Amino acid sequence: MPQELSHNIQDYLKRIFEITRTGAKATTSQLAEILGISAASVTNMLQKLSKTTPPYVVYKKHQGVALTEAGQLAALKIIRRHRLIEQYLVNKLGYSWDEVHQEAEILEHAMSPLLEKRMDAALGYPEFDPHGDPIPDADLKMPEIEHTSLSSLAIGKQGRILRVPHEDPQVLRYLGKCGLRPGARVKLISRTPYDQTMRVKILDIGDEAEGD
Amino acid sequence: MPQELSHNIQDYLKRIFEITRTGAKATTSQLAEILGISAASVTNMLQKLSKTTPPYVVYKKHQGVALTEAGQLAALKIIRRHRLIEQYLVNKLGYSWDEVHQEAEILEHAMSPLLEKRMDAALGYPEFDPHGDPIPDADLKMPEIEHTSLSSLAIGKQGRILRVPHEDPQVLRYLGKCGLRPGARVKLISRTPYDQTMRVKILDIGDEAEGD
DNA sequence: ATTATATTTTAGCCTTACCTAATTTATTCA
DNA sequence: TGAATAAATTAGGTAAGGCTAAAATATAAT
Repeated sequence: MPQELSHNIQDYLKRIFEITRTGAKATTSQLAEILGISAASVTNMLQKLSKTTPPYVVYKKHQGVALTEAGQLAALKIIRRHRLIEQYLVNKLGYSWDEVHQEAEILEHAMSPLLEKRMDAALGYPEFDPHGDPIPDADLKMPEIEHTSLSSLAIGKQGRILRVPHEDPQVLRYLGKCGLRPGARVKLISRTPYDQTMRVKILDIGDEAEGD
Repeated sequence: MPQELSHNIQDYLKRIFEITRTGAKATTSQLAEILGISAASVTNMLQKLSKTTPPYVVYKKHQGVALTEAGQLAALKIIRRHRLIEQYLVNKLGYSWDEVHQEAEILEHAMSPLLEKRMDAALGYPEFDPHGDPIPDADLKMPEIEHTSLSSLAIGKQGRILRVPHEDPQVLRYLGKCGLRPGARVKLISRTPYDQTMRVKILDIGDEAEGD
């Protein structure tokens, strides 16, 4: 089925891609949770996606799901569009970084190849979106960049924020207000062992923080 | 049903609006033709749209269909988005006027109120789209402008092109190449009586012609 | 090892919006 | 006016992609 994938299927593939980024398989209930639908519906779709030619996922009952090569390409295509749109909205239409996810979630499915090209060019072929997430290039290659997670940084050490991979507007508004955006230099002050709460000092706010 | 209207319904309403602009009712077969679906499907939808609360259309068997107040507002809302998008694509992303209709046809359904506001502002609150079609303002009022149709112009008289209400890319490319765009001054040379063919002289090409 | 709990899957059903085929209603023409 | 044609409607069906409830399978806890 090398036809055009439905919006729904694109969303499934994108979410599976995100969940499996760490290597683990995606479970039915994770997908149901994220997509906001019932587990039964997810099972149905996974069965369907594993029986197409070529299949988009590898799926065995009760064992979670992973993307095939074809599934990954389809996911990267939609992720590229999503992130380009986010970058465009912030750079060209004055959106703040907490407003763009929901918007992109819808626009990504309405984006033609031509529009993708034009936006990409208008932005100067960006490598990262407003949250620091890498934007796959036109050939769907992800820009690589060395990094550590804040949670694995040693106490007292410094670092520069590269990526703030959140979708929730509330969280993003809060972090943005604190100055915790890509580009900021921070120093890890302390970490509590029983939960993951960290205390961080903003040393340098990076480029600039625009309104909310 | 003051819920969000489906994409499909928005398309129906938009098309009915366009067809009934002259005052005549829209027929089942006109809609089927324009929407590219069967007449039976149109009948189904018209029945449905006439039975909502509030109804969106006035429909009586075998007598065509017209929009109610609610239907007109819904149609204007989507037409505003369509035309804003067309204007945006031409002005901000380097599209030519023959490329924008199809693109807008899809994007209009993915446009949030916020995006609408931002694009409108970015364009400086335009009153007309690249084809000279009026863009309803934020309160859905259509800009009015005095005009005559070329077909009712007397032979030898001059006029300035205000509007070229075509969708077909081929037609638009041809007309654009001839210089027949909004802003151009023309003189009507001759008209054949048996068909509507006219011969026109371009006196002044107006602002400027970009793209191909 | 058994029971309890949580997760998945199956089965059967709903809605939207389309289809074709058959029927009904209008319109036109001799 | 009655037959021929055109247009519209009804009837019945399909495909997506959801749903709930019930059944099956895994996982965890005593």
